[in-house]
Amino acid sequence: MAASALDTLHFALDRNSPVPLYYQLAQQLEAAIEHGALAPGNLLGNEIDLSTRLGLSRPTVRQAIQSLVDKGLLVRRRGVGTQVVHSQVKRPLELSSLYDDLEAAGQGPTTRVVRNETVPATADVAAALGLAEGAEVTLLERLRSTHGQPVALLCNYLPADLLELDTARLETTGLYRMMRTAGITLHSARQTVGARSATAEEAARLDEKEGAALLTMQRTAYDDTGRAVEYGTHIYRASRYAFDFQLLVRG
Amino acid sequence: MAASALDTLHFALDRNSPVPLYYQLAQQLEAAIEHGALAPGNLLGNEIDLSTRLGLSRPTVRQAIQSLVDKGLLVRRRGVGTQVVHSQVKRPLELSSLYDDLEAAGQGPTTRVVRNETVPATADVAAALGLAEGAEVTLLERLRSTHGQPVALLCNYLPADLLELDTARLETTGLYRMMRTAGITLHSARQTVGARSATAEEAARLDEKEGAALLTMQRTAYDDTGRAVEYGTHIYRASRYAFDFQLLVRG
DNA sequence: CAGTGGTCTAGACCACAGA
DNA sequence: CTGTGGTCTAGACCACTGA
Repeated sequence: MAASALDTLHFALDRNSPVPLYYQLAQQLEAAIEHGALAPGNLLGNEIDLSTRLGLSRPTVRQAIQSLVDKGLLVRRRGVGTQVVHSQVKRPLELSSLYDDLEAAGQGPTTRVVRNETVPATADVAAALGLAEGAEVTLLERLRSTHGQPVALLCNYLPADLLELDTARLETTGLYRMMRTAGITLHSARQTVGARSATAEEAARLDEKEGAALLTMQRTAYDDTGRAVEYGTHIYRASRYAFDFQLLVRG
Repeated sequence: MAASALDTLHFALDRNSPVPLYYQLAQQLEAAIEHGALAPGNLLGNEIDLSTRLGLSRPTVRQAIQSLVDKGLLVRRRGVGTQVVHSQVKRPLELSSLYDDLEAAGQGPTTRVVRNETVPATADVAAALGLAEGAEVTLLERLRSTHGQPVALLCNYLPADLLELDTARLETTGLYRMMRTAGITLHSARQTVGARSATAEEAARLDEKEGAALLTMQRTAYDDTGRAVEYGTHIYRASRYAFDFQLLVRG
């Protein structure tokens, strides 16, 4: 048996907790990696030993390890072992570009709701949301700023019966957070990211010069039943914003 | 027992195949969803019945189903069952923006290698690749076009000892495909996507006007050991290109 | 060759959803 | 209440890696 950096580590598993055992183990392994108890390149030691030492079955231990492999923290090699990824990437970004919350991380953003009303769906909006043309949709237009400077103009459409959108709450929290609170589970989103030059009107609203480069994003988001729950057209000042994200290659 | 759309379907499992059983099942389920034998909203029937009917154990069937849940094709609900996602999104895009191959899908792209040489790493390149400043890196500069029109200017840096980059082959295939052929397994990448206005020189090389909006992308890619294997700075003509991708929300 | 992860089995009990 | 997926066990054999 090879030596393992795990030998000296202690894991506290609570069988009475409602939290699944594999999840408890995964969290504690992740924490150990995070604060350096498990350094990049360290071998974890084989799964059989680990399971007997923890008093768990091998499939349970495997499930914990697999979840960290999926997150990109560990690598398994048949005939070799499982090691901590040797990486500069400290903590993988979540799919943050999906969330309005992204800017909340650090900047203290403010949101001004410009429009919040019910309108009939135009053809493109109806197509994106899978509704009939003319069906009622909520039109939401917001201007988001940080440090008193506008950053983005967000235009969103939602099925009118989906959710009640309180303007005051929208100015203090993100749209996605409100949807989650209302019991809507986001599942996937399709995005197109491009760029173009600002029109005179856009430039005025974003405090840019006409012709300045803008980053554009169109997105349709789906809940876990596959129903389209949101369609948005966003424009960002390229001078103040960029999308930053991490991709994991599918096994 | 509830009726299931699966009852009439036939699955051919070959136990002598080197392909894992769960994978064979997953592929055939995916095919059935794809060509409509399993329509959105259809219930799959419970896992126990399915496993006895197929002559597999329940964990094996679960593994097959789970892989499709991870892909976003199926949804599981405790107490309800597993159903095909009710979605407009036909086939989720792969993380295509990671691959040079993306443009190969449809457009018949051409690549001209502008530079392909070994240079000492500047500070920013060294930092991105985790090398010492001044270490040897391969500098690769390519101009990619479709239909005779330039689309993107791709500038990449790789550790010099990683791979031999044959200029002729680079003009007929993607960089990532060459890396994969050389036994390098891509694992993750960190990207930043932004926009800015074209400088006079960039405009000339991309056949745009000075000040035109450009889409920019910086990327560092890592292999499965976490070693940085590529750093790139790409610029795209926004009038001819946009990133299109699908996000799955982490469970 | 020995050691590793990859796959698979045949059960078990639980938590939650819906009638 | 019944039926579902969620979790867990204690084994087994195989394929691949590296010495």
